[in-house]
Amino acid sequence: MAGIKDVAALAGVSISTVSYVMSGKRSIGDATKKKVLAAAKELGYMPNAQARFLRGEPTKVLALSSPIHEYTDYSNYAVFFFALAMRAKRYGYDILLLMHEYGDQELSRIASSGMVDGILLLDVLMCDARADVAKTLDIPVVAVGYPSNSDGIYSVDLDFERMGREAIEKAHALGHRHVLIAGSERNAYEDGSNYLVRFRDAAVKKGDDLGVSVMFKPSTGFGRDDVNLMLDEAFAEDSEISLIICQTNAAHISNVLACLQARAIKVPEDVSVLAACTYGLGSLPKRVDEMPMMPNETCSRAVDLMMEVLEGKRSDVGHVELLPSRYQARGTVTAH
Amino acid sequence: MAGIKDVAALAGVSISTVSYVMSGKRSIGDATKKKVLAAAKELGYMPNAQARFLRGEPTKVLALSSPIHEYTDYSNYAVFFFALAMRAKRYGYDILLLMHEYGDQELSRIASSGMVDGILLLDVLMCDARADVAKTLDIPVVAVGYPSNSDGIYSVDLDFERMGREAIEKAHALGHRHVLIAGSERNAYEDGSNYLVRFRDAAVKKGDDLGVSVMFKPSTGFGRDDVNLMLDEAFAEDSEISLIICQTNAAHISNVLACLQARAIKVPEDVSVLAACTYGLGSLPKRVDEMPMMPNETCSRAVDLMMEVLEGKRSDVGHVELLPSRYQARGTVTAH
DNA sequence: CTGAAAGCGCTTACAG
DNA sequence: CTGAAAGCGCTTACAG
Repeated sequence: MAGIKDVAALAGVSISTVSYVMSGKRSIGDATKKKVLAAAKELGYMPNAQARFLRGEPTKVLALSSPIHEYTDYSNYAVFFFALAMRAKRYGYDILLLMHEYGDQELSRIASSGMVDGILLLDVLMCDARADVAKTLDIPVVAVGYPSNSDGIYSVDLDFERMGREAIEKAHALGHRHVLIAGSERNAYEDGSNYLVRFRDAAVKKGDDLGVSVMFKPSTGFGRDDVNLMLDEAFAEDSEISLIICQTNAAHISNVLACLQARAIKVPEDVSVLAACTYGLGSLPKRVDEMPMMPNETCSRAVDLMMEVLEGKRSDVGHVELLPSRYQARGTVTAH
Repeated sequence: MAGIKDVAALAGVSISTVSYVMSGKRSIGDATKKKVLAAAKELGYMPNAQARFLRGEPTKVLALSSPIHEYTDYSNYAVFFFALAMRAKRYGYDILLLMHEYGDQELSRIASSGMVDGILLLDVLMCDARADVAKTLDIPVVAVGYPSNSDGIYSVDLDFERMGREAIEKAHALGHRHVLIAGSERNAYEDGSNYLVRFRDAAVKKGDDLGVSVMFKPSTGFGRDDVNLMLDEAFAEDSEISLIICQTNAAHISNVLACLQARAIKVPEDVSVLAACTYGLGSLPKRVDEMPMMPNETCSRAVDLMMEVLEGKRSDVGHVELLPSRYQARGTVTAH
């Protein structure tokens, strides 16, 4: 590949002149400029980014740390992924994908390699080791998610605790006293997946406060059989459940609706159904009330925030931004 | 961030000694080694990757060029994406995500930046500009897909033409003479999306040869209404259709099945249904015969091939590998 | 067993 | 208006 030296030689000028022509940081005689440009074009010259980065210039690359677990839902992931990448693209940034079960060393490695200007965190745990590592790095870290150890990073997330509270407040106002939270797979909670846990715990607590019984059932899977088993257990424990909050996905919710129908339980007459912490429910045959994830909003804001930091407009590490979810009423949650 | 100089200073040795201790490329006295290691640990030293890359060492990063269109199905994408990334990870490679509607300049830019060791292509068009650009680059390009201008790259793909032929051969053998191919959105074909076109054209051609009428209908969308409209048109044009090949996705196929049921058309008694060029149909209520995409197989092979090239084990640019699809019989395609 | 120095491909003060 | 040279942080022949 042609280097700056080749261009300089072909144009018959010094390499610094070539550099200045390319960068435009110095005015160059017209004749010289033309010669250089012609030579550059002829050789297909493009400056080697490595050399520039070595000199401390921004790499225009953001690392995206998104650990993969057995319970990772790919299509789920993709949405956040693309949202971040598209937004970053606007600023001329590319995304370096980091897939690693354990994020810590990986993060240090990438940060000190000098290959990226900043790091984005996805799939944040309640107590996330990556947030601690962040303190030792010399590049900014922005999380889409809100870990409890957030003081070394910037955090952007939906206000899931508020969502949990509001869900139960709404239920209570509508007369529901027995609520079932149909959750994602148990592992996701045990690992401490940030948003699932925050929503659930806030809902349970609000239930205690308001005298609403909130039962939680993680799922063993999203298939019809799994859902049936889960419902059997739930109704056996509490036959008065009148609201099911699904903290899951389209496939699961679709099966919940089908199973209820098979049991001759009408939605919303007998049981109300609310989807929370979800998105991409467009494929559902029946539309359900939803407190959606809004991945585009949080991801866009996370990237914008990263840019503010990189541009030196702010340096308040530990900053947390919690965006409100917009309740989508679609007729599956009614008074009881 | 601590550099090699800091470590050398703290350990009281030369920077070359530090370098050799870190790389292990020279035997170093035990005492010296210990001092260096201690200093490195104390300072949290990690070699700056940029500097190494500048010296021509591999960056251990692969670019992934995956243009985004309006009709891009994110969850679709994610599968290929993750498959490539996971495989690359095995070799210690990370993925630099390139999202760009038009791939050409972007590719040159990245290649000459020196940031990546090779480039992977996804969402390959029938005649893909990126394959032409590849010839001017000094790093290898491997496509998951098979463009017609494949001589400047390495190609790995399923043998979609063979799939198209086999689908019609099978249909013919089972007595079907009127086949409908329910396709993806028209734009995907007009842009020349490689696999869709190859499968369809090979199927149509084989139909001509065998005397099987093969009608093609692109979709206007994957919703129930879209499917109904498409079926109306198709049956109006040819009431004898006895096999529908869906070149689409789970949502669409699910709607096709539902629409047929609504019309009191039994599958497979009245009409057989075959999914082709699909994957992730696990969420379908009814399992259908399938000639699946097998993204893991093609992506894994593509990465393996890239590694063979990077390791200098091969240099037969233009090489094409077409993997066979495995027919999955599930009872929705029967004799007519 | 270890060190001083060249060089990777650029950018940018410093000179002229 | 242009050029010679230092330096970014490493690695590796070349010396000792």
